[in-house]
Amino acid sequence: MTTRTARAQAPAGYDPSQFPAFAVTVDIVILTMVQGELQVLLVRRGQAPFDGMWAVPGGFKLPTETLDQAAQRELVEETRVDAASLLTQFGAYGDPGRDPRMNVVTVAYLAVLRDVGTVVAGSDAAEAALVKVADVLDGSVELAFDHLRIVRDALARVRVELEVSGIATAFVGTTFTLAELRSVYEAVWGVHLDGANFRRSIVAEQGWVIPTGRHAQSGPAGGKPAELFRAGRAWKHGGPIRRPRRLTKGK
Amino acid sequence: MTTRTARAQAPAGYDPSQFPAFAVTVDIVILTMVQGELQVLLVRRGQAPFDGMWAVPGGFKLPTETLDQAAQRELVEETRVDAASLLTQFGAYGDPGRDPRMNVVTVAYLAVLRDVGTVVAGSDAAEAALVKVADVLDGSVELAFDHLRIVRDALARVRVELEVSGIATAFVGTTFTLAELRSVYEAVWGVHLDGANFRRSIVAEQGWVIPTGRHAQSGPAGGKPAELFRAGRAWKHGGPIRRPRRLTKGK
DNA sequence: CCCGGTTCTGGTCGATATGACGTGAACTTG
DNA sequence: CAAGTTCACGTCATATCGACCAGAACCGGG
Repeated sequence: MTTRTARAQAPAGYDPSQFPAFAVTVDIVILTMVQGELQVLLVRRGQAPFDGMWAVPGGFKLPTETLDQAAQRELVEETRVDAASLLTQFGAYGDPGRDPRMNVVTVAYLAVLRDVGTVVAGSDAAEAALVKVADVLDGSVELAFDHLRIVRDALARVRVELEVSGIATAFVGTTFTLAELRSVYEAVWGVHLDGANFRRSIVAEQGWVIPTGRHAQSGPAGGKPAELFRAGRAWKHGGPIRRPRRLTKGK
Repeated sequence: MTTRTARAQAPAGYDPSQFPAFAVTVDIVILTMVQGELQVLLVRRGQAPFDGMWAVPGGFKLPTETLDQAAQRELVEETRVDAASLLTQFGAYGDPGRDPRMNVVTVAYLAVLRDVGTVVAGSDAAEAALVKVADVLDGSVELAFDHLRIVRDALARVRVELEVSGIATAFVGTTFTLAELRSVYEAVWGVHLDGANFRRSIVAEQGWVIPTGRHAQSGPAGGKPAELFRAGRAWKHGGPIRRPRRLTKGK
């Protein structure tokens, strides 16, 4: 096929009136934790294509807003939750034919929320539900468009995000025990973590968790009451990624 | 301002004929290393806006190609270099007014090349040049649009890429000494690395470098001839990111 | 040809980080 | 109050990391 619909070399010389038109959308992979299970908020489509199928919530970007603002707006519309800092852009998707009706490029965001369940009802979407991420990955729940790939990429992103930032605290409440926080890591990474070592590592990390003086109540099985922490603010960054650690350092 | 030009809630109910039209472009931050200096390939704009200013090369995405393919095509047009695996998408930019003429969302890619200098001449751009990244960051060279931000984000990305992948080998030749490779890390991270420790770490990393039997010639100052390596293939990944290491592991 | 200068490469050593595990404290239920 | 559970803290062996040293292998000049 011949390219150059609009002098595909740009921007050093092109006709602004002559370019392929796209719709730009933002899609938000909203992750939450329900009883140790990682879940994703999906909406059911009410029209073709992919009528009746589940999809990641999203919507058009407006010319008057930034991508971040568009994602923010969609998040609020979907969950009534207003928390700018936890939105992380992680990819753009524009394969031809990904939407059979028109040319769409979508910019995908990751949002991590606690207990989004109560808030789903307030959505203005026709139908919204929390679905186990595992069911999406193994194909039990089929997603519209290329949303399976998007969810997969979101999951990959949150996995590294857990390690390099304190984003895990977004999964839990404003105060939480280290056992709760640990269960987030265990669910997302699919591993078992030693409680004592986990405590050592997390507390050593600067700005991730801050001890409140208070203690939680014991669970139904008893046990020593756990210390309550609140989130540090070491996980609000704007751009792509950071963390230039060293491979091996000299003098 | 009122939103909802096209029922901004989508995709659970919208009119496909009624949405804001955008141009979608791909911009490529092409980094290379010239005598220990990190440089970026820029093109000079030949028209308004930002006439005469430097910009990151890029161009329109076509409806018939993927974003990766568009980036690939632009890279070839700009440098005649064909190497798919070293293109990494790292961000999307769509602030209103970033292009005063129309609504443009750009998807930014990072490309790392060796010795792009000889190849710049073959570009079909009006004027292309390698510019020190430092000069861009400190404002000595002003960039058009929001390209300064894009270059900054690209640099942040390549910094972490160096650590988690063997991408550093893309900066050097097909065979290289560890001193050459080390100078890449030192330039990008802005630090001094101990040669002996660097060797230990790099060689321990699986699939990053592979020893050829051969040895390089000594430099003008003499010295023991360095062993020659070639790149392993541990740095071709598609999606966003990977690497779920653990914070602290249990049994 | 020897010698000082240079670079590469292998090794040592102490500090720190990590994984495994033990023990007492504090709370539950019966 | 006894038994069971969870949390908090400490210990210990091992692995990794940063600093550094010394020998090997090359250069140039005397």
